[in-house]
Amino acid sequence: MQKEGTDTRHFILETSLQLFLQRGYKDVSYRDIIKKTGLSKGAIYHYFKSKEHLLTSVFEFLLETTGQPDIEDPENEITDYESFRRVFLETKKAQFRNFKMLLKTKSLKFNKILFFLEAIIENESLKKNVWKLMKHEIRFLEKCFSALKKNKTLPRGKDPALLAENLFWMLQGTEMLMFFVQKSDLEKDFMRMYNKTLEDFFKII
Amino acid sequence: MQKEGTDTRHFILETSLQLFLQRGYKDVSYRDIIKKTGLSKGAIYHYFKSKEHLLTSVFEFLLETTGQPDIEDPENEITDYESFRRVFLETKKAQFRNFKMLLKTKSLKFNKILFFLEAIIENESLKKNVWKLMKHEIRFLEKCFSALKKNKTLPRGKDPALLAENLFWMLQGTEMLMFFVQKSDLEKDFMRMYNKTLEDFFKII
Amino acid sequence: MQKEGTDTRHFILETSLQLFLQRGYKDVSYRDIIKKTGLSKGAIYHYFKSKEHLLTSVFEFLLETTGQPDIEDPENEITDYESFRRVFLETKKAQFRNFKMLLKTKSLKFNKILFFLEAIIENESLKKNVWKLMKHEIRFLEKCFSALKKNKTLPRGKDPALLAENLFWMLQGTEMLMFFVQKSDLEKDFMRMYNKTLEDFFKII
Amino acid sequence: MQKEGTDTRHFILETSLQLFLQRGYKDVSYRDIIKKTGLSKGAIYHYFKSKEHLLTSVFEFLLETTGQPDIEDPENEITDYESFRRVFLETKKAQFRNFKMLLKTKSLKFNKILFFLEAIIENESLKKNVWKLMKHEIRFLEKCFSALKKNKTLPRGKDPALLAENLFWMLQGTEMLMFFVQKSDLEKDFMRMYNKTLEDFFKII
DNA sequence: AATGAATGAGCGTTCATTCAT
DNA sequence: AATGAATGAACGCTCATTCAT
Repeated sequence: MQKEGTDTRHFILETSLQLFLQRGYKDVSYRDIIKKTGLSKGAIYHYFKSKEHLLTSVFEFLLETTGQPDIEDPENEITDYESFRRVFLETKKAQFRNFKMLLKTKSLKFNKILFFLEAIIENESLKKNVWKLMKHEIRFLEKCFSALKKNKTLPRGKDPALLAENLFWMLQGTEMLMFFVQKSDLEKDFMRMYNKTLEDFFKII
Repeated sequence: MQKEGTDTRHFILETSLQLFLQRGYKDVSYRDIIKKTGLSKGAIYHYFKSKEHLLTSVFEFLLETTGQPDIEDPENEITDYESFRRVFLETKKAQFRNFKMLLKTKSLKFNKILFFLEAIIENESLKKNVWKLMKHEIRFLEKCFSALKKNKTLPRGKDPALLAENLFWMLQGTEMLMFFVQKSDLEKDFMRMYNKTLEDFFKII
Repeated sequence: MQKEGTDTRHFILETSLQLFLQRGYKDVSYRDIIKKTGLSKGAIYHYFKSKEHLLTSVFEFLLETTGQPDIEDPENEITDYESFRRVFLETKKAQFRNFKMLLKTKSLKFNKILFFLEAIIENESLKKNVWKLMKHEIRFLEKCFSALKKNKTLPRGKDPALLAENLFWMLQGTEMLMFFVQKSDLEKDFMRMYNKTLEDFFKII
Repeated sequence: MQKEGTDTRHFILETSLQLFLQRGYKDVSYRDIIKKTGLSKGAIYHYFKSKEHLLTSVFEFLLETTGQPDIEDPENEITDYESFRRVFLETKKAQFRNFKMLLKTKSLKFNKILFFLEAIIENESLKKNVWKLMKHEIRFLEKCFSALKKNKTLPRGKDPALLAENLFWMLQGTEMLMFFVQKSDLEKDFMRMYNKTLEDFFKII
């Protein structure tokens, strides 16, 4: 079982991640992975001793790849709601771009939450990984609100941490909505929705 | 294929719903349903021509059962945040109680979201059903905020609809958090979390 | 999982027994059983929940079928070595005939001991079944020697039980020899060997 | 393909023999051999072109190692049943000791007969090797009985060859019994059983 | 001499589904 | 209305083997 960063191993991880994100864990079979990688069953088992091992490895890979501080410290740029929104949307855009590169696809069609939930059902220990990914986003939002506070744009008495968490779930809801109600997966539609969510959020706080 | 409300048909729906909620759609096989119902394969196929048909029927059943206005008009009772919280928690408690009766189990161990997502992946047309269930909850929250507004407790300029939606996702997030981070499924833990979420929310608006 | 004596269940048991005896447990795959029975994979799994369950069921079947007293009380017929040999060879012949009928084959080509050993390796609890089958044969031999003793043909002081056990292993050795050294599986060759073994045995006691 | 007595080659043979004896041929995979030797797949294929080739080589190695006259001529020491038993048990003890050294294990847990039978099923030509190993033991017993005969301890008219063969199978049966019925693999238990078998045998001849 | 990446046939098993009764 | 026998595609996984290095 190869552990280090062989090209093939990396390639399998990448391909599996794509499939898992698009269709969920349960709906991806070795057959699918084989078809998409062009490798043989044995080759995949050479690197990952079981489907569950592949799953946890994919998660590690996801953490490494997307958990990195793709978030520049936003404090300098954010002074008011307007700049908040601009910075946030830029970050989101960059995230999309990274994801598209990672998934090697132009489409955004994927179902992150399904994948996460199935993964957790399969292997409880992945909870902390998923939670780490989420916390990463919340922390970024918190920094943004802190910047606002520093610039006295935030109404008095509002806690950046609470605001961040709240906004995070609101955004999460937005994504779910996109998934549930609409069919579009275009980046610009997402951006529009994010924008609307931010505006709404600023209205209510 | 029997359509009407035979006892058996209803019994299959109820049992399947329990299993689906607990383990997700993909992880429930006919074998499981047979074991839990004590019926035979043929009996289930007699009422539902395929697993997908069973799934959609279960969703209809879920809509009928839990979509009903278990929500009394809250306007009369809600005058301030305190009463809002009291009413909301009572409603939630009632919901839990209904669910426990429906699932015939004391435990709350179920994974609603996983089931919903899997169902949608399996059958796109279920999106609207899920969305209907969600909207139902959002509308209740909206009514609550409207009551506040009527009683002038709400800060000026806050739109009840926006607040409702925002709070809904915040609560959704709370549930996800319970699932992700903690292990407890006790009703009182949920209540405590809901309570905290409400308090936090009132702080930031 | 059907427990009772369905025809199909019986047919699977019979066919599997044939295959197991001929080639050993490990070398018989579901594919082989399917090919030989003409049934589908699912049909076999309908009756036996795993290959190991099939194995233990085959053993029960073997015990029921061949463990029965195909041994008439030999006391009346046995008075001297000559009659001993005659009775024994007749019994053996009958046994062969039963086996041929059971296996529905004219050939005797099978490898009982390999099957027994593999079975035990696979499932320790089968030890007692194998041992029961062996003891059954030893007890028959003991009865034969007792008859001799009653007729004062046995040299004084020889214990029928010891003689029986000894002769049993000698015969077992003969069978192994047939398997190891010669290629023939003809009934008459076995009979000739058994005959020789008995003669030799009578010479040394 | 290296043929000569490289250390590595020898090491592979030894390790494979250990595994084959303990678990049978079919239940030992390359994976197991690799784990136990610490070598790579390629290394084993370098010396043995297939698993069957490894098997036949292991048999040759077994013949060379254990087929050697670890049996000193017993004629001088054996004069009566008592000395027969003493010499035999000593020889057996030495054999155990050799085996333990060969297998590099204190345990006697192995299943010689299963291995032999599987080997023969796999490769018919190994019959003669197995038979050679057996004949070697029978010949030793024959020498013992001959010594008795020379010393007039043997009842008249008993053929040493017949006695040897008979005793051999009786002992074989004893070993099988140990395997089937009891769980112990301790040397002293084997010794006690061998002793009893000899005593019984002397009673009936 | 030795490694380990890669292959693909085959394994035991589970699954949703059909259908005669 | 209900049973359960039977199907066969697909699943995750193991295996002996090949081969470039």
